[in-house]
Amino acid sequence: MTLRESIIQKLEDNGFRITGSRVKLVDSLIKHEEGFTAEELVTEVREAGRATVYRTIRLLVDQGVLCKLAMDSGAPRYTVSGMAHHHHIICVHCGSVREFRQTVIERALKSMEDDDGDTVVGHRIEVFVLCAACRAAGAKVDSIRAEHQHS
Amino acid sequence: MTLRESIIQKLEDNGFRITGSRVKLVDSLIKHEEGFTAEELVTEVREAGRATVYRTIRLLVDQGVLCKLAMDSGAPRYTVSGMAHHHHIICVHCGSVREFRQTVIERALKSMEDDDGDTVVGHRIEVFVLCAACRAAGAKVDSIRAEHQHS
DNA sequence: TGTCATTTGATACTCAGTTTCATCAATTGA
DNA sequence: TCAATTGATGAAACTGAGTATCAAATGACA
Repeated sequence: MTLRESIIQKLEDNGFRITGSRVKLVDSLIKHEEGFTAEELVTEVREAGRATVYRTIRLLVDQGVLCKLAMDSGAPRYTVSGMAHHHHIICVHCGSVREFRQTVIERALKSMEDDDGDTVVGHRIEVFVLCAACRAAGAKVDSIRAEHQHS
Repeated sequence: MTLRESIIQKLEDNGFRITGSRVKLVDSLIKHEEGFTAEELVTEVREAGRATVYRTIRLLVDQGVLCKLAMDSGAPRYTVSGMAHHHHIICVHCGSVREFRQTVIERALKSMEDDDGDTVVGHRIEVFVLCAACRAAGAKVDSIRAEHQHS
């Protein structure tokens, strides 16, 4: 079963209708290997209206198909979530997003549980990089490091 | 030197004027132990206009005094950053924010560097909790866990 | 105290996303 | 097979958060 099929299957299984707009949107977003913004989809999928694009994205996030990623500034990016639990590597220059998983970190975070009366319900890890492609294209790390306190 | 004094000092040292609005805003935001939103400050500090509040927050983020925290939904929260490098524990119920630091995790993330041609410039870790206060007030974990894929 | 660059704030604007509601389409059931 | 029902759509108006503009005010320093 392809990714496309499995997404459509999931919607069908959960009682949502498979409409033309939804199929067009799924077709478009699975092409975005490195994530996309809502407005990118609005522009790309002219067959679907603004409201439908936003509604469909929300639906897919709710269904666990998409992963919403709030950026420090600008609109959030969405990625098709391959792994059930994962984190993100984000290029600070082009905004592209990749998934990763690091069991050492998972274990360390687990060990924090109940340290001071709070109940841990989850966590999120984002690693900011200058991706190989951007570096090759001449982007320099220094100007970026300054505006990213995350270091 | 108090926190208030050190913030004002920093602005002065960097050539910014110490105006009535800025002092009022600093006075207000240092009271928010658990973070605040821009609109909260707009409401609280009637002596300063909307634009000034937003400008001052941006200035303080630039100066490293405040830490901007993009939320999954809704406006970002700001915290006075005590430690130079730290991460956040966020209550998914009330939105309050606390800082933490975990050297094990730092080390694990450092070891990821240069795994696949990307240059790591920073990272961010957020731990989502139901804080002790909210749990005591009767908030239940289960309803929250569902909507937070972060687990 | 005067000078003047910096800061302010009212207002208008932009941008991202949501609501509304009339219309349309997919499913149900007779 | 054909209504009836319910869910989905989209144009447009709206909301909320934040920014730009620009004349007026003000803090720093001579």
